[in-house]
Amino acid sequence: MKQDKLDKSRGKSFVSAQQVAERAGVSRSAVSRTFTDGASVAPATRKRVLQAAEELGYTVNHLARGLIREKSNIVSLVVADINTPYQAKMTEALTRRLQAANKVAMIINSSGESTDVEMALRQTLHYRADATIVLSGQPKASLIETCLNNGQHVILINRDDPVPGPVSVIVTNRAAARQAFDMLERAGCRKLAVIASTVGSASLAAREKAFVAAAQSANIDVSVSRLGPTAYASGAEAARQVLSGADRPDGVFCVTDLLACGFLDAARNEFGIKIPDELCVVGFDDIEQAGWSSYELTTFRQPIEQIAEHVVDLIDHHTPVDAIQDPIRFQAEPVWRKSVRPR
Amino acid sequence: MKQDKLDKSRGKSFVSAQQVAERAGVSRSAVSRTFTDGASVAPATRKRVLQAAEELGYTVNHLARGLIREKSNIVSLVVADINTPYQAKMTEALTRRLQAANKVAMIINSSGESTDVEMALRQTLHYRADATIVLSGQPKASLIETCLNNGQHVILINRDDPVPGPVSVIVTNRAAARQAFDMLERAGCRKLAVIASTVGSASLAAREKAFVAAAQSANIDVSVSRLGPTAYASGAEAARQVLSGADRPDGVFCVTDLLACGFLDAARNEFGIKIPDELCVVGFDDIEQAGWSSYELTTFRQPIEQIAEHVVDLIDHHTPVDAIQDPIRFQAEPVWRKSVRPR
DNA sequence: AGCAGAATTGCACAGCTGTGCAATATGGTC
DNA sequence: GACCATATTGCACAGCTGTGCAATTCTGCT
Repeated sequence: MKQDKLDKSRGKSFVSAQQVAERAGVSRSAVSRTFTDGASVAPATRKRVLQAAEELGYTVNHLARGLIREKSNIVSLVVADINTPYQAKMTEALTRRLQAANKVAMIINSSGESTDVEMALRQTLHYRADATIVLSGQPKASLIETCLNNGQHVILINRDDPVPGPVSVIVTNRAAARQAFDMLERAGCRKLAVIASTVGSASLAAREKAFVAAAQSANIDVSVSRLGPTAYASGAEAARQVLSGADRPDGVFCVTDLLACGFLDAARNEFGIKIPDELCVVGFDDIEQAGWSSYELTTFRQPIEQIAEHVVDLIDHHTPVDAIQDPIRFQAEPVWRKSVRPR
Repeated sequence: MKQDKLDKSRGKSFVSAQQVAERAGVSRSAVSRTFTDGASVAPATRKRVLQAAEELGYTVNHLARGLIREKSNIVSLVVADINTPYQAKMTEALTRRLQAANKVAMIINSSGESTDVEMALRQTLHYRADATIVLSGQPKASLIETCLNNGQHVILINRDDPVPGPVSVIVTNRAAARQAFDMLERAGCRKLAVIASTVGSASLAAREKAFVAAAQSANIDVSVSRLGPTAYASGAEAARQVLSGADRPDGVFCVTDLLACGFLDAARNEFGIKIPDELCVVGFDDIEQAGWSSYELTTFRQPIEQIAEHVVDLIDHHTPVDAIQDPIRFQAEPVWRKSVRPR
């Protein structure tokens, strides 16, 4: 019996609806309808079809289905640096929820050469993805336009650069940066620094600007460091530059937890500085490591699950693209740990 | 001009080869051939087609192409816990390389309910993926069999359970675990512990077993702790249990860097233990955090890039499934940092 | 010019499905 | 049993592409 089954199907190509129909003694339409929600099939026929399908190992060919329905159920995810804690978390949430909504995520790694990325993003179009979610990276505006022109849903996450055209944008609130300043100011810090990055996406730049603006309007001294990408090493390097000078800051805002971890480590292990007694540090994102007991970083949590839920909702209901004008905003809430002195 | 272009295409459905053919004044076949490698088209025709395609924003429909060629160029990636540093790194490497090989990765999150996973894995079949790469999780053997029966390439990474049938398996060498024992033994440790996890995949179990075996055959005392999943918190919890007893171990092997980080933090911050003076710790994976200056963890590096390269190669050349019998093995090399005393 | 050989082109079919439409079967009611 | 409404089924077409085959055009040579 099993041997029989193997001989027939092992290594062979896929089974088509035609074959199932023949085995079940019905028309191919009946098979198609059995696997189509809301189609009209007699219970008896349905049962026979399912039985035959089971025996043959039939699976609806979504390539063909997508072709005729003009809806592939594929959603492509453009993401750079998946191995970064924040991006990984977001990717996990999105894929999980897409999957629950009966969609499937196609992942486009935008870390490599820009021409590679361009080619990869084109895959989005090739496979007629229903939507494209851009997590990061700087894909050419022209490509995004192409996606839009082909009637694709494009959703940008955490890129609040003012893109013209009907693009749904979702940004994390920059009020958080002002709140970060408040934290440090109330903790008694009087000389501040903000650690940003050179490849900064617009949303990182926004955090930086908002923090600086808040400090200046309160007449508190603030310096800005931008070296390297948004990574642990950059944070450590920044600490070396900022802390080796004569007048050290006593409060630091890192636009990313990853930078903050690097900064903290260098500050403590290379300069012997006590946190938070001599220096307060605030991060952003609330990645897992921020909660590790070597860091206990006070930071801001992005509501990743909410964002993911909303995005998938957006795709599912496929609200007409032109309707959405304003970016949808989510609040980042503070997470108090031990890298900032309590009042 | 631009306005014109927008009016024609914005929000409309995709352009077909037929339309391009009409605009270029050639047959549809010519269009198809223009976008097919190695097909015969006159340079002049080709140029006209490309021009027309550009103007209309034409893109080959890979759903249709996959349908007729019986090769979708889709590779599905089954992965649990993408937000885990090791998995994220592997995912990054694989997607990058697949992309470079002109394939596209479809990601299947196997964290959720097992029925969800089953449904998701079925997507692999729906979309006629050329291959399925299983990074982790315990997908039912029956599903893997289904993939195989439909002529799919299945590649298991780091699951050295002896799966019957023609499955290409890639495992990281368990000799590393013995080497870990050697490190600790030479550092003078005489009472060992190994920290594993309850959900242990077969490859984690292998590390644990090999370490214990090595210790026992050297007549050195060794205890085993398994609590919770392979995560930071489990490592910390294990430290609390192991270190609160009367006779503490002086050498610990954590089957995962994540466990090791948790263990280290708890040992130092909750028990005030000096590393490596009073206690030596060895990890596995060489995740990024292992190199952070708060940890400086001595560990074993999995050759992720090599593995990814090999896997993609395997898929690209599509060696006949039945040919491969033995799992391909890669060496994990030790990375010396500061959590183990030098000899 | 004439001719052979090569290069190019168009036709038509195949690959697998969803669905409108007409035909048929089913069920209920008088 | 006749009739009507409804549920089910099969036919045939559409959706977009790749490719074998035959027909056509082009190239080079005598």
